[in-house]
Amino acid sequence: MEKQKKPDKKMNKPIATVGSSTYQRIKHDIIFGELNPGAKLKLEALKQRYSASSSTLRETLNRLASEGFVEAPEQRGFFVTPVSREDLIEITELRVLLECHALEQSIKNGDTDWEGNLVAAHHKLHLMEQRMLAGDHSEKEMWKRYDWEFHLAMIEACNSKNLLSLHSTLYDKYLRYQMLVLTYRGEEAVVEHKAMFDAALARDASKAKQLLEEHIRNGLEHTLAAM
Amino acid sequence: MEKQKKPDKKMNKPIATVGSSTYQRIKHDIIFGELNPGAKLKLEALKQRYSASSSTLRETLNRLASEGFVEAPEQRGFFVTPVSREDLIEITELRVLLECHALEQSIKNGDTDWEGNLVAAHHKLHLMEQRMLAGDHSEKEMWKRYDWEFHLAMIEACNSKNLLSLHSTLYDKYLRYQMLVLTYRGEEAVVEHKAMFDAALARDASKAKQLLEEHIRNGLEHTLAAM
DNA sequence: ATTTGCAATAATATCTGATATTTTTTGTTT
DNA sequence: AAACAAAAAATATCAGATATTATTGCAAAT
Repeated sequence: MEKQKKPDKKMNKPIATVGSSTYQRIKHDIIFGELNPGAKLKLEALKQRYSASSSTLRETLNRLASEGFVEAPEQRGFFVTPVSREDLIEITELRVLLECHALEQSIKNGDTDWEGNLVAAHHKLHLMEQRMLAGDHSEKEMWKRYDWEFHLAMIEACNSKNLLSLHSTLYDKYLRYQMLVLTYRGEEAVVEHKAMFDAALARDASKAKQLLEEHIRNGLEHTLAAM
Repeated sequence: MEKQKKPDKKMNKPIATVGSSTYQRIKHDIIFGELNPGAKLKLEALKQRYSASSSTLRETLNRLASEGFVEAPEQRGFFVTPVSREDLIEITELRVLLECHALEQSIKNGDTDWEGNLVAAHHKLHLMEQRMLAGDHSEKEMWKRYDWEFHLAMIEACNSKNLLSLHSTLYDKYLRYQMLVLTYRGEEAVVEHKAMFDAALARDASKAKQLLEEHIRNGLEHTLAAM
């Protein structure tokens, strides 16, 4: 018999520590361009802005550095990682490679739960897309979340924590470029999402992969054009 | 008396900060099993062992956590990331995916310098392999270095910093499992290395990829069997 | 005997402030 | 404009202090 988890009074505690909330806030600010690419991150300034001590901030910045959102040249402090066309292209290529592979596995392994989640995620994304098309650009953040949740739902059954984790950072890096250019790709993306969704549900892995690759590459072109 | 430094204008300074050297040492100790999988990493103990302050150590551990060598459950300190068969399999699959892709690109883009480096790297690896076959297992570290340098030399011309950096972490994770089982695969690996080397120099990308995939998968079988 | 409750202990997360070094800036001189 | 030294700013590192949380030990209750 498996050891039952103690159903004791201790509930899940979503209480964030200063460290983890600072981490999220800085990462968010980098991704959404509130901290500009290349900007110097001076400890004093950050202490003010995020009301955290330098110890905590240095821990956070080290973490972000190892994920690639921050650069930390020895002895010279911290900088927001700069952006470049080459970097965007590299990120995109990696995303194609990893996300397509994950999608294939996911379609192979996905069970009913996976399908259910995917349907829900697509539905929510679709609603949001209608609002964006209707001109309501007020909720970048929400749109971003739903797009992410949809892409995640597609690959979630790939059965590899390592893959999902790599993909997640990659997606965030891509997202920063997306947020940088601020433009919404519109109808095309809607159509592509729907097509991928259908292919995935139909368990047509090779078609789904192909659509996903095009979708990601189209996004790249769109972003490059706007840079 | 190495205290005094040449006040040369622009000299490379390979002088490690406490932070970076601690980082390297702990990472090394995890990879080479001197810190066991799952082990609790108590600050007090680490302070002793690495003679660094808790601030510095926490920075280091955060970095290692974000790379996946350390786990850091909120409010409960740090642990060496445990090992498992599933994890090893995931790591291997990812390595196949990334390294094969990188190899293909590298063969496509590699110039004369790349070839030169590759020849040199294979030569050094080969020498070391002869000594290993002859029974000299005293230099695990060196063998590891040469194997790494060979694999790196093959993919170095892939033209993607992001890819190389992901691959490097992945390789280190694989290496930990390798070091864990302590056995040397021997002649087979030597032959495989040579075959890959030849295919790469002959610019036969698809053959090289296939050989590399087999090479990595054979390594996995070997390690799994010994676990 | 196992579970429950709670005090005692250990360990963590966070902050402050100090110091030695290094980088960057500034101002002067050639 | 280049070179350079002095001054200022910022970093890396450390040693505590404190509040909070996790873990352990053990007695009481089931």
